[in-house]
Amino acid sequence: MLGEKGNSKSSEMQKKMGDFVAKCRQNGLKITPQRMAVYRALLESKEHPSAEMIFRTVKEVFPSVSLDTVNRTLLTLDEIGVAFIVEGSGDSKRYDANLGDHQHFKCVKCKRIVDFHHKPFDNIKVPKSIGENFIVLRKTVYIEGICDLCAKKQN
Amino acid sequence: MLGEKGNSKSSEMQKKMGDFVAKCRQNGLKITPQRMAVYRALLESKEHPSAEMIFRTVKEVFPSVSLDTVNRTLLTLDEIGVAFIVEGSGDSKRYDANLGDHQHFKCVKCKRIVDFHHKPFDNIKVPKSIGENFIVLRKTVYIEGICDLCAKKQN
DNA sequence: TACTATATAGTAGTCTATCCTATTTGTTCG
DNA sequence: CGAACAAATAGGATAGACTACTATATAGTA
Ligand SMILES: [Mn+2]
Ligand SMILES: [Mn+2]
Ligand SMILES: [Zn+2]
Ligand SMILES: [Zn+2]
Repeated sequence: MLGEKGNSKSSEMQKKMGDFVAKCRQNGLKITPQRMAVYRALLESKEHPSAEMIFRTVKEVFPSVSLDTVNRTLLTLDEIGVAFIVEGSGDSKRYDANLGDHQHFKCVKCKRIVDFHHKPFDNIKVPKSIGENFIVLRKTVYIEGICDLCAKKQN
Repeated sequence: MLGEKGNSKSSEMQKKMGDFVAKCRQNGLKITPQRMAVYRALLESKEHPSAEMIFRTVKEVFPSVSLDTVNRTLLTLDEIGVAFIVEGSGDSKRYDANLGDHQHFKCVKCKRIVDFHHKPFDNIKVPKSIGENFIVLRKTVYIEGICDLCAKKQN
């Protein structure tokens, strides 16, 4: 049972890594170990990590990796559409490689980003005034406030 | 005609400044000329300015004002609820003192923030999983992409 | 007017992200 | 395979956006 779960998870990961390789080739990008490691670290994290967080993770396997490479790679992931920068209120960039339908709640105190999925928020219809004049790349419902952990602290 | 428009606009501004003074008193905040100038500058701008933009504007009237004061004041405006930080994808903070129902489109190239108002996007119903566990302070529909001006440049 | 807590100016420091350049490496093609 | 070349990286410098610190100034008040 546990073994099977582990295998299915690992094969799912392998599929995603394979798709990523294909996507890189489509975009004329080289398959470098650093690029792979950054994407894998992002995929495996559930906390919408910053570049610095990814940097620390990748460094464990790749001690000589530079922060610049991590930053550049994360921007590339966004550009080719395999990840995106999570919306927020002016804090440092946070990334997400989960392209499935979902939305985010962000805590203004601890900056934690919590996934949730509310079907009515998928497929937002952009009004004509925007859709006809601008190229829409991303649309979502954004909710921010104070998370349970931070609310407790305040009392 | 022009005179009347000017007067009505100026009296509307005066009302908002009066409300702001009241709000400061409610929150035990002193009425300082710097604080007034920052709030006025934000009210008069339609471009969702950054702290730096506000700083430059306030400096014209108040040459000795410091950037730190502007930053602190803008955060205070957010805290007491007379303004807020516009949502975005990891760029520098941008502020808005327009509390009326509206939403934003942000250009990922030039960082321009465009107001729009689509009634179905007002009064978003927060799902229970969020509303029951977290304190919601702000909720909105966020749209980003490439604006008309930047789209032209690319061709 | 005098007192006190708050706010400010000026500056130093921190954190994030980007730029620069010499070197390395993935990919292509013979 | 084994060059050849363009793309990518490491490491350090630089820039930009806040944030912290501290001595001084000032708004609110009694
Ligand atoms: Mn997510
Ligand atoms: Mn606005
Ligand atoms: Zn929190
Ligand atoms: Zn633009």
